[in-house]
Amino acid sequence: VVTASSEDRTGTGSPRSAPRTARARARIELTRDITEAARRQLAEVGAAHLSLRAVARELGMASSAVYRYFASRDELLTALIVDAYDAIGETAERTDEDAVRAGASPIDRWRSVCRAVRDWAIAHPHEWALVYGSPVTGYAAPQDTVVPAGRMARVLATIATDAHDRGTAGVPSGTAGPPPDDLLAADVTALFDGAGPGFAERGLLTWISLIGAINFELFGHLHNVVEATDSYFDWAMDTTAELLGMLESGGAAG
Amino acid sequence: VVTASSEDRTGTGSPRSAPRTARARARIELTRDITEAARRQLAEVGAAHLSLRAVARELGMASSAVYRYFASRDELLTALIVDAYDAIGETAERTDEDAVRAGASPIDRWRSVCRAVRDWAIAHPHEWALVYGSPVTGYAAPQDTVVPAGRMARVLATIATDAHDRGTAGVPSGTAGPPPDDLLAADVTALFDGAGPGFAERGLLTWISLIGAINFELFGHLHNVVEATDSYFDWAMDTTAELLGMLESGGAAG
DNA sequence: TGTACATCAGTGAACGCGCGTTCACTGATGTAC
DNA sequence: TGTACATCAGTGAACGCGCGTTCACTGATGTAC
Repeated sequence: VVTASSEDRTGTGSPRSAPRTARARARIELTRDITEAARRQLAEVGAAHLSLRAVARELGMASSAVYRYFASRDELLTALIVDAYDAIGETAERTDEDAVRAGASPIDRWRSVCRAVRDWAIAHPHEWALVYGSPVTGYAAPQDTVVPAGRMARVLATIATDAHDRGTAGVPSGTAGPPPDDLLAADVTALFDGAGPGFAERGLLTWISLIGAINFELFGHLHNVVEATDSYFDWAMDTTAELLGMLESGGAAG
Repeated sequence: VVTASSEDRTGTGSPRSAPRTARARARIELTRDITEAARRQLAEVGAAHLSLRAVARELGMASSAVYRYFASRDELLTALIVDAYDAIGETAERTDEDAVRAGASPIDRWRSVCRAVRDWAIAHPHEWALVYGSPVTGYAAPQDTVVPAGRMARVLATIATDAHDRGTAGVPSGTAGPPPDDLLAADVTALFDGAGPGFAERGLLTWISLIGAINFELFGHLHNVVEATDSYFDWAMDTTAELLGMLESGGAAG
């Protein structure tokens, strides 16, 4: 509990290097304690019923004390959103790094990352829903969430462009026409730069399909529809990879 | 307001033919008034903040009076969910019927239905989120929602099988392997019956992608990512149709 | 190293609000004879 | 057609609960000299 310094939330704009004073150290710890308690509560009751008072209660402090650390309930929610995006992004990044280190092909990296992200979602359904489910009414996500939200997308883009560079991905021939120009923001196109027209749009679509497939399952729409959800997800993500032409050499036969 | 008899919610198990007495007629009308007021409120504040008291207030009645019509808040929510599924299903059905009547090809029917459903979602974001967004915590959807939930899926399945019957759809060759057997529930396979192995699984995946694309946009994840959301959606659904081999003869060039 | 002052963390009470649900009751509508 | 009784709709008060946020205050920690 003492040396956990992997996170740098301080609750203030303090320099990230040295918690000089005892006060500063206590502040860092308590900020972490609060977000952790909030995360636990989120996991139980969902974002809509997340309550500052209940968080304070769990920590044995007055509800007003929480305001020394978060200016409002919304700010606490924002912290949880950022944390969730980061956790998902880190899962994706680590999974892909491991796969690369093991010499996996791009399609296998794609498979691994999809599974890892889905596993995370199943393990943390309310946190997942907080970021990829219906927006919390009356809450507007601030700018802080933009970068963490992009981490997972960046991993997928890297896999797609790596595959393209090796000649194992591209816009399949004989398919739907290319998209009109300038559909995407420049940042997004840049992620897939050099991979030719239509590739970025397809890459984005695979991302959307991944999130969509997880949501569909998590939100209960596969009940009475799919019997073997694990296998169906794996197959669906393989099939989605067709969009990027990543399965020329044949997937596993069933 | 008097002759609107297209719906048959009575709030009781009364016979659907004749509202004999004045009481029975009043009950039908008030039940409808309540669900409409609830729907208006849902559109404003979202499902999480839907309040029986506020609904009663809007109708100028005591909050306890609502309990003569709905046994609990959950039951009111269920009615709204059923209504939303029905509205979406009806939109899909009507759009497809119109397209068929106009002699549209399956791929054009698919395009039309996708657009119509997306338009509905954009026009009714909170109702959409109520059925396809994160589940409301502490609420378990009862069996009543199963049939209405399937209406839209049935439309999509019909389009796919029609295309297959005409030879303009099928599992594309040279793609990912077929799925293992028995992934899907028998009911679902039956919807695509006769169209060969893998076809039902792919059909389901297009459905998931449609819902996922709409959710992704509606929940704000295309901000700073896609500039032209209308065009991107149209293109994405065209590209999704590749999964069913529905674009052999080339889509519109960009 | 020691003192004087400023800063900060945490408390507990309060404000003002809204919620779902129950219950005894009144008055109107429906039904059986 | 008229009366007696049963059913139902709607009221208003109440129960018990929880929430976010503010504020004046106490006591501890940090800082400047």
